[in-house]
Amino acid sequence: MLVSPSRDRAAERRSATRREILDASWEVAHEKGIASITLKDVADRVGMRPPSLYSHFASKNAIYDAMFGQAWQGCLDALRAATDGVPSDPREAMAVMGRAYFKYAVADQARNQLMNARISADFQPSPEAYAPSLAVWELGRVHLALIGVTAEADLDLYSAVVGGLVDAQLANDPGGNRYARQLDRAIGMLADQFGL
Amino acid sequence: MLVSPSRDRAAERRSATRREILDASWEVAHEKGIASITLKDVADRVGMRPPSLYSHFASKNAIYDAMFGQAWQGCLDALRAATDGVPSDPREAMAVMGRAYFKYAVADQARNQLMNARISADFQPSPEAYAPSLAVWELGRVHLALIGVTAEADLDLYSAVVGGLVDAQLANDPGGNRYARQLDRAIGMLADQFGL
DNA sequence: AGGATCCTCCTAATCATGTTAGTTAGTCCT
DNA sequence: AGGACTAACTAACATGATTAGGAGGATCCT
Repeated sequence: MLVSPSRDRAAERRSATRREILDASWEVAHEKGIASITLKDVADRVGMRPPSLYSHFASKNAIYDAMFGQAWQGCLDALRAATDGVPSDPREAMAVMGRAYFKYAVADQARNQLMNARISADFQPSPEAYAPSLAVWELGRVHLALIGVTAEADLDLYSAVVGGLVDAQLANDPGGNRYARQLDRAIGMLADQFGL
Repeated sequence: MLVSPSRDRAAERRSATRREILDASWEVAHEKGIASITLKDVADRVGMRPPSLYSHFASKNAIYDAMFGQAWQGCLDALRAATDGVPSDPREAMAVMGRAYFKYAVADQARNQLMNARISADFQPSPEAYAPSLAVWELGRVHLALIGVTAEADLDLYSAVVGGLVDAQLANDPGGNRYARQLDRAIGMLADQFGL
């Protein structure tokens, strides 16, 4: 059975409220930091009581997950754009990006796993493309070479990359341009420095 | 007026309890992660009630601060030892180290500032030692060169370095040997890779 | 010795925050 | 009209950090 027009409208209103909640959450995040968001903050901004948020998200962490989704997608695009045709050094990306991710991921193991799964879906290892001592990650046209091959190092890459993405988002730069600029500059410097 | 012997004994007992509390905190941190420590966990292990911890620390964050102090000192030493005479790439160190710091630093701005102040006391920038495009940090015999000169980048360096230090501590490796090994391996690879 | 003082721990209570239970008013479909 | 669904509400609860206030013992001073 197909979906009726009024059901469509209801779904629209529903997702509009979701969007409103997420917007409010980002506002709070910009003001107090992601880790300091409270449901009261968000609810006040949306004009609701805290428990009402549970009509749209299963938990506070579900809001975090949705925020992560937005940051991840927006910044994936920026990453692709910024590294188009330019060799990039992932370690620099890590340095730029390390901070904010953990403010989000700190809460529990399950959340980390969820994010890692999501990241794995976009980053595929292809070790044969480089020397054996390098783990290589591809993202569309982006090739990320990571020195070190242990699982720990892989996790670090994950963490750092995602961190930067969220960070750029937090910097009031929805398109991820701040990250793109940083990465761009870093790439240029690395190219000069190491003849990449 | 000088301190009496019995006052000495009292002070000893007091700082012994402090140590006990910190040891218990590290135990809990190893088991559940730093972010998941609760005062009840710690108090149970020490054989106290949670409020009693306030006789020795002003707040939960004060415990975190003390833990950070231990990790920082212990791992500074390891960093010095591991990089004795070997050129090191700070970006690799960042990659190795980025994770756990944020689990500690997540809580509030004030805590970050406190830590940054502490780190600044040990890391001194000396930009003239390298090309203008490099920010250079010295720590004893260790020279850390960081691509990128913005304040943001500096903060990233701070964050990453400290992260690794705490991380090594968390890995049940009080001497920081795990970090030392990682750094050592990373340095070797970098040397091979870039002829450093 | 004996009272004053201090220190450490206690119990009880408070506050903040996330979450669940149960209810109600409005909307949509037939 | 009437039943089903939805999104909001209030009330209550669980957990965890913190504060208030007091008891008991060690230490200090005369």
